[in-house]
Amino acid sequence: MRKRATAKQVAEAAGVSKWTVIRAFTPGASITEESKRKVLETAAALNYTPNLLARSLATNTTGQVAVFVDDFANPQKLPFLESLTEKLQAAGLVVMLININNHFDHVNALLHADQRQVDAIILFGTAFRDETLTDLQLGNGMPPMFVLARDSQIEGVPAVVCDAELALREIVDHLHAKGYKRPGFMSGAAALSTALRRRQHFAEFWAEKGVTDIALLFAEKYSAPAGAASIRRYLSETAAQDRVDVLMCENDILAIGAMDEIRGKFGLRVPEDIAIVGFDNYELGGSFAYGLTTYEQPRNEMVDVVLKMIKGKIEPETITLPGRLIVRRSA
Amino acid sequence: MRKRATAKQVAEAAGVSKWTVIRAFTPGASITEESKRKVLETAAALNYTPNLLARSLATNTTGQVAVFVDDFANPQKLPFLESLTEKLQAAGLVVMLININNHFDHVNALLHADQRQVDAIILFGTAFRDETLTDLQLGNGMPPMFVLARDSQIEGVPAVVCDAELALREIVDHLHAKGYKRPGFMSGAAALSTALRRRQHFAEFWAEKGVTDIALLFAEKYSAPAGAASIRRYLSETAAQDRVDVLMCENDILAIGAMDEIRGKFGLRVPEDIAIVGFDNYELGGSFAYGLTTYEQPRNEMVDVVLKMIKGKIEPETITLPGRLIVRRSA
DNA sequence: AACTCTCTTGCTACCGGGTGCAAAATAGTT
DNA sequence: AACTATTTTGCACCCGGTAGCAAGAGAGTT
Repeated sequence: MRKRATAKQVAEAAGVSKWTVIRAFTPGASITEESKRKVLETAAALNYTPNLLARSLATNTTGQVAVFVDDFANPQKLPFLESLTEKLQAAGLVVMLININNHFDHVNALLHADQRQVDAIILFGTAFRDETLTDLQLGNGMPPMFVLARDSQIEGVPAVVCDAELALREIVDHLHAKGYKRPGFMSGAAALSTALRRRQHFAEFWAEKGVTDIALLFAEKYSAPAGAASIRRYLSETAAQDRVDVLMCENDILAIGAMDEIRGKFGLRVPEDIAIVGFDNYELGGSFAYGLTTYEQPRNEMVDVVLKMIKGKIEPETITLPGRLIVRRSA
Repeated sequence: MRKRATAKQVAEAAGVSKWTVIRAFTPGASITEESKRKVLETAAALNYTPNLLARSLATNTTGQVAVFVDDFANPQKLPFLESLTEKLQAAGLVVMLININNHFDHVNALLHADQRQVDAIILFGTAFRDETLTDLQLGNGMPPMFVLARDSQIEGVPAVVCDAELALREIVDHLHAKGYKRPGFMSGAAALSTALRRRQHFAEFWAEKGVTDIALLFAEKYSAPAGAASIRRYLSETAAQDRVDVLMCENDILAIGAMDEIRGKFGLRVPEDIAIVGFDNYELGGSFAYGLTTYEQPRNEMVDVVLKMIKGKIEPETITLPGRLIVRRSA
C-alpha cells in the first residue's frame, strides 16, 4: 500500500508537536504566524495533506452523500447528476454514486451507504419502492434521506419535486387552447406514485374542460422502444377516426420513441395527425428532428433545495417547485 | 449526531471481548460457531454493523474509486457510468463521482480524492489536460490512476480505449465501398490527443484509397448546436459542387447537430446530398429520425479491463479494445 | 519584580475498528 | 493423568486524526 506523510512525521521534521501541525491546517485555530509558516513549509516539503478518513472518523461526518440511481436509460439523469455534483462539491460534499438497478438489492445498498457513514442519502430514482424504506426502521441510526424528482409517501423522508399539478395544468391549458379535443396519455410504469399523479392531473384538468374520455396507453418501461411498442399497439388496434389527436407521454424518451414510430412506421404526421407532448425537456427533444413540446423540471432549484435540507439550512419537508412549459412544433 | 452500536457495545451485551465481535464479522476468522452465533444475535438485536470508515482507516484501503467526469453534455457518459457503478459495486468497490468541469480546479480535485484515500482514480473525461497530471509528481503517494475512453501520454497512467485505428479503418473501408469520394471530418476540440488520433487515422486510411483532400470542420465543443454551427459555416462558405459527400463527425452529438442543420436549415438530404457518420453509438442516434451510422465503443469490456487493473489482476498498461461499426441509413 | 490576563502549545483521551502475539481453553495422544 | 498440539480468546498497540483541558510563554499592568 501507498504511504503518505502523517501529521506526526511533519511534526517531527518541523520540531513541533503533531497538534501544532494539525492547527496549521485548521482554519481559525490558535497558532502563531511563525509556527504556522514553519509547519506549512515542512508539510509542503513532505507532501503532507490531512487524511480526511481519519478526520471523518473523529468528527462523525464524512462529507459524503450517497446518490441512488436505478434507471440509467433516461438521459435526464445526466444533467441532474451534473447539477448535483457541482453544487454538492461547491458545498464541500462529495457524491457517492450508487447503482441500484435490479442486480442490486436495495436494502443492502442502503445498509452499505450507512456503513460508510454518509451524511445523507438522496434517492434519485423513479422505481424505488416505498416499502423498501419503511422496512428499514428509519430514524434508527440511518442517515437522513431525501427523495429527488419523485414523490415520497414515507414519513420522515421529504421529497423535492417539480410541481406536477401546475405542470399538467399549464400543459392541458396549452393543448386546449390549441384546439385539441381527444387527448391520450402514455404511462411508463403506472405503479409509481409520481407517474400516477401526472396522469391523474392530466385527466382532472381535461375534465375541467369538459373532456372526460382520455385514452390510456402503457409502455413497459421508460425507453424509446417501449414507447414505440406502446403506440404501435394503440395505432394498430384503433381505427383512424377514433384515434387521439394529442398524446401526452410521461417523459421525453417515451415521446421520442412514439414519434419515431408514428412518423417512421405509420407514415403519420406530427403534430397534424397526432400531436405529442413529453416531459423533462431532454436536450435532444429540442432538435430539429423532433421539436418536442415538453415541460422542464427546475433542476438547479431542486438540487439547491435538497442541498439546503442536507445542510440543515431549511426544515426538511416535501417541497414542490414550479417548472417551465416549453412549446415547440410537436404540439 | 446519530449514534450507532459499536463492536464494544455488542461485546458487552454478548459477554465477550470486542475482538471476538470483530472476528464474528471477519470471514475466515478463528472463532467457534457458538460464540459467532451469540455475537451475531446480539449484533442483530442492537442493529450493529461494522463501521467501514474505521475499517478503512485501519486497513488503508477504502474500497472507493474516484471517477472524474468533466463533460456531462455527452449522453454517452451515462451508459458508461451505469457500467462502471454496476461492475465496481459487484467487485465491492463504490464510485465517488467527481465533477471537474471548469468551475473546479483539476489539481484540487485530485488532491481531494487523494485525501479521501480512494483506492484508484479513473479519469473518464475528454478534456483533462495531460499537464495537470505531470505537474503532480505521480507515484508520489497518489492513488493509481487510469484513463478511460481517451488516450493517455502520461508515464505510469495507462489508458483503456477503443481501438481508434481499427475503428477508423472499418469506417473508411465502409465509406469507400459505398462509393463516397469527397470526405470531410468534423472535430470537436482538436487539441485533445484522442480527437487528433481519430482525424489522423481518418486521413491516413483515405490516403490509402488515394484520397488526400479531406475537408476539415471544427466545432467549438461537443454539443449539437456547436455541430450545427460548424456545418452551417461550412455550407454557407462552400459552393454546392465543392462540398463533401460524406462527413465524419467526431461523435454522435456533433453528428446529430450537423444532421439537423443540413436537413432543417439547408433543406438537403442525408445521405443523398451529404452522408453523415458519428462515433459512440449514442442511443438516440439509432432512432428513426436520425438512423445514424456510427461506431460503438466496447463499454463493458473497457470497464472490465479497468476493473481488473484496479484489482491488480492484470498489469496496468494501455490497452485498446475493438469496437463495432454500426451501419444505418445516414451513410 | 511580582502578578494578571491572554495566546500558544502539548497532553490525555477518544473515534471504531485491525494486527500480531501471548495466554487460555480445548482436543488429541500416550 | 500428564503432556503436547491446536484452536480460541484477550490484550497492547496502531491507523491518523479531533476535542478539551492544563501547562507554558509572552504581553501588559502596578
